[in-house]
Amino acid sequence: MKITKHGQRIYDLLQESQGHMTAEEILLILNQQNVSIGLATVYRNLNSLFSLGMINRVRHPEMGFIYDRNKHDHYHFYNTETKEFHDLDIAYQEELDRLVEKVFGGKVKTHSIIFEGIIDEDHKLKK
Amino acid sequence: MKITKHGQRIYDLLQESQGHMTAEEILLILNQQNVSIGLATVYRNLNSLFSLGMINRVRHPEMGFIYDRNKHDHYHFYNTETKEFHDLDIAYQEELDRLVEKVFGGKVKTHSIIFEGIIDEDHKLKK
DNA sequence: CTATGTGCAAAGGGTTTGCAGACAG
DNA sequence: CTGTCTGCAAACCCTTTGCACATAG
Repeated sequence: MKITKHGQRIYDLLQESQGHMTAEEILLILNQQNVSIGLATVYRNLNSLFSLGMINRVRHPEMGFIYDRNKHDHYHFYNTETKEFHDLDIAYQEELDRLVEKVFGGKVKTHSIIFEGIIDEDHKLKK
Repeated sequence: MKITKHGQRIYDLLQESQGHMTAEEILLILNQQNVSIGLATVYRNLNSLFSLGMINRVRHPEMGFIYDRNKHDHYHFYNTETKEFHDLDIAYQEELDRLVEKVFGGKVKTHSIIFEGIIDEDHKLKK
């Protein structure tokens, strides 16, 4: 599996973006950039990139997939008011994996945490 | 919103079940018990129970919703080999919520963790 | 009788797939 | 020329909704 021209463009988009994008959002941006591309191709490329481990994919608690530049393991905050995702700058809690292995057995590859709540007005203003 | 006869039955099913069920699985079991019910009704009742906070709902990383008896906050282990969900008997890590609030601001209502990995043969045998 | 719950089938949202044409090597 | 990538539309899966009928109080 190789990265195509469109794949590279989508990858770059995700790297530059601050946040997390759905396939639709990526399509929209590409269209704004006068790139002629279809939604199916966006999905196909996102899936390739994901299979290659070059990007991340998270499930929105209510909708479909959210794609995410792959800056390793990090956690997400889901604002239940605005339904927006945010990255959290919190260290990966490696010890949780070890704990689960001890208690439950098996080999833990990774874990994902999604925090849910709302953001302070204060915090919003600071952004 | 009140619980209907079917709702009660579905709730009971989830309480008795060891694992986690999809709407389809619940439908299947009910049909085996000669309960005449449609998938739409299963969903409607699951949604009511969920709104009432009587059961939990988790997104399968790859599929739709998984419904879960609501024994409060607990974490899940997703076996990537068998694609099965398991409950984890690990204490809710309250301090993570506080940490996020401190670092990120806002009010954290809850968080969910899904561990991914595989289970030891040893552990499987023990079951 | 009135309000709510139900089954069925149709619609809906998000994602994938089949196919013929476009493109790259 | 051969194989891969693409766009489009159709198909797909899971979930929700509309509607007429059934049921409960």
